[in-house]
Amino acid sequence: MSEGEVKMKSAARHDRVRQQHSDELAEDYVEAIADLLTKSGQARVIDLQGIFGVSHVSVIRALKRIEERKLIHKTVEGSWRLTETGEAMAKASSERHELVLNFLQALGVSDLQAQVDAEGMEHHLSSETLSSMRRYLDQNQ
Amino acid sequence: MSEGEVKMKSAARHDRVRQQHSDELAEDYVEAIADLLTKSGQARVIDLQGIFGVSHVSVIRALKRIEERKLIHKTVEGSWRLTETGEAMAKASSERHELVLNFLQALGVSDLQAQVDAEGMEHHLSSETLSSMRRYLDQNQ
DNA sequence: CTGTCGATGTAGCATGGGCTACATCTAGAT
DNA sequence: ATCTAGATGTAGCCCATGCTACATCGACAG
Ligand SMILES: [Mn+2]
Ligand SMILES: [Mn+2]
Ligand SMILES: [Mn+2]
Ligand SMILES: [Mn+2]
Repeated sequence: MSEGEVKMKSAARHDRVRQQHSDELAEDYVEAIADLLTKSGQARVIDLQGIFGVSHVSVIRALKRIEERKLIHKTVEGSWRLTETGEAMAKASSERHELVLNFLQALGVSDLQAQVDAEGMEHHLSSETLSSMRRYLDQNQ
Repeated sequence: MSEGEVKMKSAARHDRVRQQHSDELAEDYVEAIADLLTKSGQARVIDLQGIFGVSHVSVIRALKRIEERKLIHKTVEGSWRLTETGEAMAKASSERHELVLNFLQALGVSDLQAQVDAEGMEHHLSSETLSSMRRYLDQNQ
């Protein structure tokens, strides 16, 4: 492997991380919205403000960007809903989140710390790594 | 645990992820600089441009921000060096990177994919999770 | 009814981190 | 000696994501 090839791979790696970061907010938002809808039937700005710990302004603008990506839309009553695409992303995100959380716990990480670490990690895992985590969980009950 | 406490923890979790993201660039840069210095004795803008796959302008500005954090400084010959703090961060980052990479490989992830996933994950792991990974590696040789 | 307050929205600002285009400077080739 | 190309730096733009301050609007208490 030449010097040039090594550099290429390194650049591609960092490129992928930047892409993951630009997807991260949408993934967390649709997951949170799905969760709110299940638990309380509505997902309002103020609920999301509480979940993410940012100002209501930041929430509103994030929602607008995510709406432009056709993942969510606002009902006349003022609650937010998921489109079909959004629903699919929410389901995938939340299953992935759950898997990562369970994996960390199975590895021996405390519940609280596993929850914290999963929140950041989850956006950087390939399907191959997720499969390996699933396999580990299966092999350890 | 009350509704409010759950919200608080969720907000704190996301807060931590945002903090990790704001540290991420510095961690990767000092690691890359240390690596370049070891391998070739110099760390120039163009080397980092190749590693991260961004324009030289982005590299220059990143370096300036990291310099303001007293992690690096520029020599008269135009190469970049690490301060003591930077050296410490580079050492910690690179050990952590290596650990995460080895852990993923031990878990059964292919070398190439492990390298990609480690690049993003590494910045989101608590010392508790890193310890669990070390333990796993020890128990599996 | 009216006043107040909570939720939402807008205006305007900052910072981080991307980019292209253009300027400069130096070293090496001719 | 001069010309050129590579490395570096600057100017100025973009977008995402945070913020405060201010405006609106609707529901409910009095
Ligand atoms: Mn997350
Ligand atoms: Mn990340
Ligand atoms: Mn790294
Ligand atoms: Mn990294």
